[in-house]
Amino acid sequence: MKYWLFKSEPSEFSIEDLAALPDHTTAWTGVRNYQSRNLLRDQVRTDDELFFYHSSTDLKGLAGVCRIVRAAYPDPSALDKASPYFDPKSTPENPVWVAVDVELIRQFEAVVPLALLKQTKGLEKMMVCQQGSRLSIQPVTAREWRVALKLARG
DNA sequence: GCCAACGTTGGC
DNA sequence: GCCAACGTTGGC
Repeated sequence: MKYWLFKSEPSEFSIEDLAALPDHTTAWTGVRNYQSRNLLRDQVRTDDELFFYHSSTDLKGLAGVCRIVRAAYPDPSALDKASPYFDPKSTPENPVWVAVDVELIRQFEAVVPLALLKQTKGLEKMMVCQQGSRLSIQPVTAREWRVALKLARG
């Protein structure tokens, strides 16, 4: 089993939004970066776990934990002309972009701030802690996962 | 809110 | 295939 960090801007879709859904499950769509796409398509598997990360907000950080409940499939938003994520390069025969389904396991009582992650021993090499870390889908090592989870418990 | 860094696109 | 222009994201 692998661990991941998925970024979402809370103004677009927050962990509160996910928690408000009756089944606590959503399709993770709209990834439009090839490096992130490749990870989603080739490495993210059912039952992998991920940190739901709030980006581009005053309270940047880890908001909770989710589980992959469906591995990569063609991203429907890329095929939907009405969607802001529509991409004419993507067709049903040749879907360029993929989505996965994620289920909320736990929302942290408080967001674990990025600044705290950066100060924490053992997380120096965590991708999200690196300067200018822009990937929206990031791998997390098992060790980083354990260390970061401890921070969430306070 | 501005600017720098980075990835992507388009023109040649 | 290169490179300039552009859009997006992150850092301050």
